[in-house]
Amino acid sequence: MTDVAERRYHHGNLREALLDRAAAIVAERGAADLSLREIARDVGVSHAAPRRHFPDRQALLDALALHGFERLGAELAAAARAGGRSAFRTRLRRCAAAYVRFATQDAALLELMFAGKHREPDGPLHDAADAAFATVVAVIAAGQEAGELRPGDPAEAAMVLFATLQGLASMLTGGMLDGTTPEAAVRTSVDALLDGLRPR
Amino acid sequence: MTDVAERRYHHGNLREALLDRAAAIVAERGAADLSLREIARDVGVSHAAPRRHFPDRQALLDALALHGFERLGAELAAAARAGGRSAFRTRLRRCAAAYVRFATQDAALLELMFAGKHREPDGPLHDAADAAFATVVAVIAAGQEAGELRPGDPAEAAMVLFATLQGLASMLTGGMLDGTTPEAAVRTSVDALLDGLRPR
DNA sequence: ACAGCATTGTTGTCACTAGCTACATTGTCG
DNA sequence: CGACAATGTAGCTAGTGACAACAATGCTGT
Repeated sequence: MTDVAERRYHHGNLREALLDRAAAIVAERGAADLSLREIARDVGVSHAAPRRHFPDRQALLDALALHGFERLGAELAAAARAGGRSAFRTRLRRCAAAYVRFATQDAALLELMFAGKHREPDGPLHDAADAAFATVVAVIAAGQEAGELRPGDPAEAAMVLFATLQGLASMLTGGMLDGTTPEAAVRTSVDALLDGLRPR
Repeated sequence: MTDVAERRYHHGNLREALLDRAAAIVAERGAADLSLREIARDVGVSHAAPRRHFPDRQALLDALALHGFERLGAELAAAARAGGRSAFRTRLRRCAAAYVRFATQDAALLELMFAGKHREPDGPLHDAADAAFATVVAVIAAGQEAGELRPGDPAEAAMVLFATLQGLASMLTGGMLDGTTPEAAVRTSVDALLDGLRPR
């Protein structure tokens, strides 16, 4: 079945094939030893072929990051949708769990997504990031309107929430929380954020 | 003055010189393009000389990470000491600010410290990390005894705190919080964590 | 139908890196 | 003072990213 595709001079879908293979390698071995030549070999193409689609290594990494934001946005949106009629705390936990799941399962990809972002404040990566997080910000805004959260800028509360989840994911992938399950850690963190560490 | 040292066959302090130069390079350009040969050139030694002190690139990175934990621990301890007689909230803010300062000023080093950690659960890096965080855990325990925090495992509260600070630092270095100063972000986060996002 | 052209591959090369082995120099200790 | 361990050097291999020149392919306008 693939014989035909592999034989002809034009691959037909090289860009996608390169991205797929690159994503797999990043997922298993991290972005550091991602080699353009290795990907080209795996896909069955000459070492310089990727150049037509990605002028340099960074361009490929950027494309991976962009795709990552799209996937993350979709998963966060799905989590927000799924808990649409639940209590606010439940919805928020669901979103938080979705984020931490993504961040731990695809830790190297997430690192890539964050690493590339700080270069251009107005690039497509920034827009993609904003879009990805938008649904969760909306959940927070809804919580404020329902009186479940203190009123204020939803972006500020979202900042604290994402910071916590991002750090939690860091610690999980770093092996610093081997004693607990990710689910328990997420629950503890979200509850601590909502209720506060002080006695009420 | 350095003429003598540079001329003789034995460098005299090559290991330290290599670490210093490596730390500087990591700080300015990140750990990714740290080249043993470049460091050797900069220090004025042949390209294979570092091998006597660091068998491979990773060994040098590990040494850098270890040194980083020692510095971080010292700064956290200093922050905890400085606010010794202040109100609990003030002491905690001070520690938080110290951590975020370290994490943002030496972002690449911190990444290195966390990245290397998940390989050996009982290695020297783990011990160094525990030691670095110990003083802040002690501050939290003191807060619990003083009734400023809900009673419980101080390590659990510390987990949420460090997760938040770690994530905050990520977002700051990622350029996602350009609108606010680091100090303001730290204050907002610590207060949110103590008081909770819910109305009281 | 087909000539011309942009696209998308290929091969070849350069400069660089990490890691290795063999060898040279130095300081130290018996 | 001679042997030896520590520490440095030179040279090699294999792999990489970037680039340039060239070849195959398929599309497009006449």
